[in-house]
Amino acid sequence: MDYNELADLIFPNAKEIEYYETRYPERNLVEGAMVTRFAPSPTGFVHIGGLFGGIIDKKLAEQSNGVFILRIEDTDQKREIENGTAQIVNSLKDFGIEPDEGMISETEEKGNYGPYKQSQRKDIYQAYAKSLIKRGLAYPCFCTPEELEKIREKQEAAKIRPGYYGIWAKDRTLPIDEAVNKIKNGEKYIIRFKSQGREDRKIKHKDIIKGNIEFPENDQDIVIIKADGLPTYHFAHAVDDHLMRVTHVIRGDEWVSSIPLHLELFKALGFRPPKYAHTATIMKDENGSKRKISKRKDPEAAVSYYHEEGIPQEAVVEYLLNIANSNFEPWRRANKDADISEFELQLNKMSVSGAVFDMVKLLDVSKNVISKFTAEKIYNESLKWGQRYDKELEKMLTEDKEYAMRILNIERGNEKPRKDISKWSEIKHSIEYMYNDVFEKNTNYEFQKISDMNEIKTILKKYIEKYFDINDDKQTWFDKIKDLSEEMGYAREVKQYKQEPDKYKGHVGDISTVIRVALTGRCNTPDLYEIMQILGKETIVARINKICGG
RNA sequence: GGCCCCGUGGUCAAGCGGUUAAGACAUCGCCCUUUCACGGCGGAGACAUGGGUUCGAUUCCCGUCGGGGUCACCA
Repeated sequence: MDYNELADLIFPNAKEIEYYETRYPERNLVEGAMVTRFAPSPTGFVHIGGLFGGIIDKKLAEQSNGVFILRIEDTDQKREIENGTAQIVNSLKDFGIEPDEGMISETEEKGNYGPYKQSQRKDIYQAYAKSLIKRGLAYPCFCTPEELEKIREKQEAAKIRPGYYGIWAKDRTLPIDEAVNKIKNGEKYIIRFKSQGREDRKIKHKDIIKGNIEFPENDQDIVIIKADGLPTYHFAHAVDDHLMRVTHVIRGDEWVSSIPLHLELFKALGFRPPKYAHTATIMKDENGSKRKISKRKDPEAAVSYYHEEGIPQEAVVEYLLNIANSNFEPWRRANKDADISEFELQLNKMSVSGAVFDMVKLLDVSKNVISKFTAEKIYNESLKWGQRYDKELEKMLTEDKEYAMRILNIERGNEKPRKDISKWSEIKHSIEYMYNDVFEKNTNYEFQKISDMNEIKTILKKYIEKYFDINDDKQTWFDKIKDLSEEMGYAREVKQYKQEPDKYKGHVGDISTVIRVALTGRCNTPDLYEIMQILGKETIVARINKICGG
C-alpha cells in the first residue's frame, strides 16, 4: 500500500487538481488590479467590523479596476442560520456594497470562479486534499474528540504547548496499511495536514498593515477536512483564494496568528500566497477600558442598528472610512461635495491598533451628511424609515407631502444649511409642532424670561390685533415685532437693552420668544418667520387664541 | 501561561532623531444672532514608565507596566 492507494480509498471520485487549475485560470486584469473578497459566514447579522472590511475590499477593487468577490463561508453547518446569505447580501446592499462576483441572493451568484458558497465546493477541497495525501502531506486521523481532549489535558498538566503536533500527533506516523484497515472497518476519521514546520525556526512575514512580523513556524497538524467532508477555514482559505485568484486578503487581525499556518498551506499546495492586510479590530469603550465590540453586548455592533436608528448609510460609510484612513478627513474638507467613490483609500495608511467606536463622532458625521441632502431626499429617506419604524411620522409626512416638504426645507439648501438632524428618528420631534393634531395636545409651554401670563396675553393680543399680517416680508415682520416691543416697554435691540438694562423690561428677543413659544410650544426652533409662513394665518390666530382665550 | 501585535489629550489621530507636538469630535469661554442650529475666534487638555544609544529622543534599542488578539472537527 502506498499514499496513492490511500488517497484513492479516501477520495475515490476526486478529480485531478489540474482540472481546477485550468478551469479557474489566472485573471486577465490590468496591471495593479486588486482582487479582493469579503468572506463572511452566514451565522447572523453582519457585524460592524464586517462592514468595515467589506467597504475596504470593495473600494480597493473598485479603485484599481479589480474584482470584488462576495464569498460565503458556510462550512460550519451547525452555526448556519436560515437565509443567512440573503441577510448578508441585503445588509451590504443597504450600504451600497455590491459584489462584482459572488453571491447576489440566497441562492444566486454571478462570476466565472464559482461556486461562491463553500458548501458547494466540496469536490474541489477534496481534490486538493487528495493531492496532499498522495504526496504524504496529509493523512487520516482517527482520534476521537475524547482522545484529543485527553492529550490536551496531559499537555496542560505538563505545561507544554497544546495541540496536535510532533510526538502528540500519533496518527501522523500510523502505517498506511493500518490506516487503510481502519477505514475499511468503518472507523471515523478526519484529514489532517502533515506539517513540515518546526517551532524552533522563525518565519518572517510582511503584512501590508501591520508591517514586518516574525513568528515561529507552524508545526500543528491542523485538520483540513472535517468529519462531514467539508474543509476547515484554513484549508478553504488557501484553496479558494488561490482558485479565485484573489490578490489581496483583507481580514480582521484575529487572523494574524494563523499566518504561519496559512503560508505553510499555500506552500504545500504549491500556491503563490496572496498579500495580506490585517485590519485592526473596532473596539468599544466600557467604563474606561477597551474591549472588542461585541455582538452580544453592543447593539451598535449589528449593522441593522444603524438602519433602525435611521442613520443614513452614507454617514456610516463615511465614518468607517474615517477610521480606516486618517487622510479621509482632510480629503473631505477639501472636497466637500465629492462622492466618496472619489476618495482613494490607501492600505498603508490604515491604523495598526484598534479604534474605539465613537457614536458621538458618527452622529456628527451624519449631521453633516444630512445637511447636504435636499429636502426631497430627506423626505424620501425619512419616509422610508417612518414606514418601517414609526407610523406616526409616516402619517405626518404623507398626509400632505407639500406641507411636509416645506417644513423640511426650512433653512436648507443655502450656504449654511441647518445641521440639527443626525438621524431620521429625530425628525418627528423636530417637526411635530407643525401639525395641529399633535400641537393641540401640547399643554406645556416653555415660556422663558417673561412668565407672567397676563403680560404674555397682552403681548400676544396686541401682536395679533395690531401687528400681525401674514403677507409681510421678513423685514417688515420683524420691524413690527420691534414696534410691539417698544410699545410694551422692551428694547428694540438687544444691544440697547444691554447698555441700559434699567430702562427696559426686557428686549425684542423676549417678545419674540413669547410669540415663538405660543406658536410652537418650544423655546428653540428654526427661523420663526419661515415657520409662520408655513403655518398660515388661520393656525397662527388659533394658536394664539388658545392661550389668550384660556 | 506560550506566541504575536499595540501604547501621542476623553475619543479618532498627524508627526517617524532637533516641531511653540497638527487637525477632527467632545468639552469650556467669547463673538454673531429674535431662540436653537450653523459659522467665526479663543481656552483647557497628550507623547504609559524606567534604563540605554545620541550633542539631542515622542520618534531607535532593551526592560517594566498596561491593553488587545490567538492557541477547536468555529469562522
